[in-house]
Amino acid sequence: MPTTSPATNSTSIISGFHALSDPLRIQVLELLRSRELCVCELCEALGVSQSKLSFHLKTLKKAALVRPRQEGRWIYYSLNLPQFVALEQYLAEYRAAAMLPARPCTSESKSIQP
Amino acid sequence: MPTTSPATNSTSIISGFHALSDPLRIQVLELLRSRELCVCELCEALGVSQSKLSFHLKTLKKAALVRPRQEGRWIYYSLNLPQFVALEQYLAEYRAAAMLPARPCTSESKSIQP
DNA sequence: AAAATACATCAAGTTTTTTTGAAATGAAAG
DNA sequence: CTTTCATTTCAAAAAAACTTGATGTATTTT
Repeated sequence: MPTTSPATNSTSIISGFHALSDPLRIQVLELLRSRELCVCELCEALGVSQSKLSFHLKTLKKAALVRPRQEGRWIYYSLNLPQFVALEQYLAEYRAAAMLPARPCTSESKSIQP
Repeated sequence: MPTTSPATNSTSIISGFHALSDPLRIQVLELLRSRELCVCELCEALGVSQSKLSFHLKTLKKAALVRPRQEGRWIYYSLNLPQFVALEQYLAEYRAAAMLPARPCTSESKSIQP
């Protein structure tokens, strides 16, 4: 798995947003928001099968939103905050764009007069 | 509502992120970043069929990321910035998360097999 | 070494999303 | 009123995402 660098291209942005677009994955992230958790703790907290959780953790991992840390036979997952910041900054660009002047209206416009 | 966990309205958050998770929809949003555009302008700029674009505009619309404005027989789409801000703020809540050390996992095989 | 534990992965289904082309809607022009 | 143009909607097919149960891989315990 490639290193967890913040999103710099749109592929990484898109996979980040995709990972955020599922209710179970959001629940996982919100649990990890308070602290690092191992898979069995997440399973128990969410009441889902281990295999199902593993599938979703994999997509969160590929999206670089979480990262695993092995300790003995447990694997602890935690948030990868730089990726959250990257997504946040991507969204912030839209807000910034709104403050730029609008492109002037060209008179070859198709619009009709009242 | 003093302490709300993130995603007070998680349906709207999730549908927002879902709308952002497709390359064509991202391209649409980035085009709209500079100015309002009608469907045929977007079609031409992106080289996709009208019906395909219409499908994706519908999901952006349902996610409240864009809004339509009818003018004669054209429909102009523009960004709905408040929703971008809402998503941005949702992500910002993670940045504030304090990373606490893991507590050893004491679970005794409670994995669920439905 | 064998059994148990924590987790990942696989393959087979199921569901959801997306694409496609055709038909419908609705405003404006002739 | 009929045609044209911009767009949406529909239904069927295709593709992608998700679920499930079983199996595989380390790691620890006995």
